[in-house]
Amino acid sequence: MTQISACINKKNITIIVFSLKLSISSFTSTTIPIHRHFSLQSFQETCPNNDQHPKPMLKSTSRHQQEQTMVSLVKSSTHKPHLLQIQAHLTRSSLLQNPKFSLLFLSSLCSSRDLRYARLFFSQIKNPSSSHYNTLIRAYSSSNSPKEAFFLYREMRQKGLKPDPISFSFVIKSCVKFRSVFCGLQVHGRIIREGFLSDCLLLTTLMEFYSSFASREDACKVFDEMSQKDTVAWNVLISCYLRNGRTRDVLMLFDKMKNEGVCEPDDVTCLLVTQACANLGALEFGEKAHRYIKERGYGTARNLSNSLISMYSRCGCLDKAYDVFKGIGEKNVISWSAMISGLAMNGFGRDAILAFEEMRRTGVIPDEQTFTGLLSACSHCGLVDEGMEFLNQMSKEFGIMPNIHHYGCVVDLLGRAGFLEQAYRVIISMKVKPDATIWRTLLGACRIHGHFTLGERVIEHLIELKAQEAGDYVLLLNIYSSTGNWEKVSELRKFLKEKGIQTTPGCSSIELKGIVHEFIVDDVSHPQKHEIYNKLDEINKQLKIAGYVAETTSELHDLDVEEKANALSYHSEKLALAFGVLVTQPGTTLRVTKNLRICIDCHNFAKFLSGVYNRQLIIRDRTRFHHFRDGHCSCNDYW
DNA sequence: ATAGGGTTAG
Repeated sequence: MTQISACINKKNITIIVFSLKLSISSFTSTTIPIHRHFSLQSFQETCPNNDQHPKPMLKSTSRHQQEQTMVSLVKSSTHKPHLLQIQAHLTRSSLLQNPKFSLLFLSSLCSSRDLRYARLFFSQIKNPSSSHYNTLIRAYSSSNSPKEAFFLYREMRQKGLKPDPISFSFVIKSCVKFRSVFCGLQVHGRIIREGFLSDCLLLTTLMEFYSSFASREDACKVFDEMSQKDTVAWNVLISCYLRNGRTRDVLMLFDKMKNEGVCEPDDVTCLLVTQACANLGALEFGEKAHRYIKERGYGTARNLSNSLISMYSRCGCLDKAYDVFKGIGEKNVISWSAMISGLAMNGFGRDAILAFEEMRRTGVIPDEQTFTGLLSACSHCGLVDEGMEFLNQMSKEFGIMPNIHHYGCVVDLLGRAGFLEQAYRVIISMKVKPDATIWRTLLGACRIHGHFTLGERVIEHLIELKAQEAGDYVLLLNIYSSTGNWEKVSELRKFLKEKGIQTTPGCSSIELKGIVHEFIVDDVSHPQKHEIYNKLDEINKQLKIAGYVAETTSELHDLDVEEKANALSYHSEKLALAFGVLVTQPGTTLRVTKNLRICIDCHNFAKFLSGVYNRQLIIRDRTRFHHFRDGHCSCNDYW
């Protein structure tokens, strides 16, 4: 073994000698001595160039043996110069005219990763068979020029050659890769005409095709028409629902799989389900999935554990996330990054930094996403100096160039801390093109600090990107109203009304005993509305005694609400919290999920509520968690 | 002696 590897760096010819020895030795019994000085030359001498005349028995056996040697030689070669030499030899012995041999050689060329040469060789084959086409199609489908696979497919069909189901599946995969629905649809039509609709694997590929183009309905249709569904088909269906935002249905499908018992959920299913729970913040269901994972014996699978860390973190359940993390035998960069991000999004920035240092001590190398977690930890806790230091460190020490997410965290960090112009300069001077999200982050910071001239500039950038959304105008509206710019407020309102721009209503939900209760601004739809509003009045009185002052200049989530003070007292998160206080035992932790950012006033309200009513409150909004306890927030009041 | 398919962690 060492002998062979020692020769790899020498001339190619040496490598051939060794490969030959290797392949011959695997074909001959150990009692037959192997030539000591066997080389390409001596090999060529023993290979007859002319096989027009019938050979005596003995000769043909040796020829057969030589061909066998060539087969194993070609099979074991992926090194291009090496293959070129073999090709020269094969051409001389006219072995390449044999379709089987040319196919074998073509596949070796394909695995040598030089597809251009493989293609050149292919074009020299006189009558390429469908097998030849299939081999090349397969190679192109996983290359960085997947479109070639489709061209080859078309070419072979024009020649009247028929692709088999496996080749169809490669062609579909290529269409996914070069993002052409049109080509994929054509191929699907062909698959129907060829009658390959009972092939479960091929249909699964088709589902994946539709799923990747967000045509959930088409993917479902393919699934429904499958005569035999296996677990992978279910998984593709589930991943399709997950990708297209139908997260609730993922949970339903998981239950369905379990109940039907035909296709038991496997580790991949569990992975998808934990992701769905993370997206929904569905802690109870997540715990159920976790139990199932343990039951099925997947408890030690690291990818599942990593996903569970993220799930528990995103449900605001950091202790459980940490339990899973502790249980991982060998933590990799993904485990660490998941834990760091989990700490970050729950407001434990200092701990996230400590975790990072611990990770470094154990010798795990951080990557891009580790730094995303780390920088978001800094931005959520207002650690400006630390954050800027990490931004420096990542490229200098680890050679990781900051991407848009890293810059996004830095803009958030600087912006929240009030360094608005500096944040603006970061966006302008960064090497990547600013996207709508990063502008929106800055807009959020302008809202916090009531900086309307910069806010207007940011809106211009968003308009330039054709990415301006109703929510952006609402932010600007709030900037105007918080700075008392009432003229601009009515001007903007008029503009929005004229353009018919609809805003997303703020919506908060609270899960109690497995039932999700949803509230919107000034909600009157809940059956217990009277009790809820009474409770809210009572809470307001109590909090006022403790020193809470409603911030009347703040947040208008709904454009149609004209009376600010009124709307403020009935923001959806307040309703959800009041409902929680109303129906749970004192001391119970309340978990509220909000679709937009929590406003300053509600944040303040929650802080007082946690102290006065002695409740732990966990509010998850669009960007992060806010843990309230004893009148404080985990993010150190930092906005 | 002939290539070879589908889902999947932060």
